Amino acid sequence: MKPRTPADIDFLAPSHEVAPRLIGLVLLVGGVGGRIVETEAYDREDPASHSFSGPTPRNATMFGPPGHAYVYRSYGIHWCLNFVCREAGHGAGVLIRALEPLSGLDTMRARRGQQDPRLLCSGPGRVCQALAVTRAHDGLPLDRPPFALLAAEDAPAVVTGPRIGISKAVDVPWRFGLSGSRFVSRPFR
DNA sequence: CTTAGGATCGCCT
DNA sequence: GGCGATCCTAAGC
Repeated sequence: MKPRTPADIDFLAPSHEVAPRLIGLVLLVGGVGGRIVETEAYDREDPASHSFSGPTPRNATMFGPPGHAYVYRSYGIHWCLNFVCREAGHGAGVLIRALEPLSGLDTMRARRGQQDPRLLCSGPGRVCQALAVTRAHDGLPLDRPPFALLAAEDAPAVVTGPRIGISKAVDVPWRFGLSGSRFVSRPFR
């Protein structure tokens, strides 16, 4: 049972290696957040990735330095949070899809207008609403406030499956989850 | 439990 | 002009 710490996360690694390593870590934004229980990897050579067709104004942060937040607007309504991976210029990232709420429950309930803890952070749009992540966080480093990554207590069991909500590369198994967690956005098969 | 539709923004073809 | 790395609500089985 070796503790997993933020220092164990090498953001220069490929996103499909970083994504499972993030499972179990605690993510806080302004002191509000919880345990990461679901992630998805996206990479430059990946038709489902925003970076597939090269840099644009929207995805510029994805081509910036690793270990920073890439935040984009989804469907004109929601915000989605990614961690940038690989070397600057590569264009890879990990989407944070769900948390197990641990800190700032009342704040998250108020922001979400939702009491059920299982519906506070179970989905990328919900995570950003509960943690108040917006375009203002795009490009910020993850090792300084308002962001914080805390160590996991043990080595979590990670399950994998196909990614959600995409129309290309639908069979690539780059979705990762904490085994048995009730806080994932959708069950793993 | 499954499906369908609407909301609404920024970028791309 | 089209289309999402989504979410919520409502209706149908």
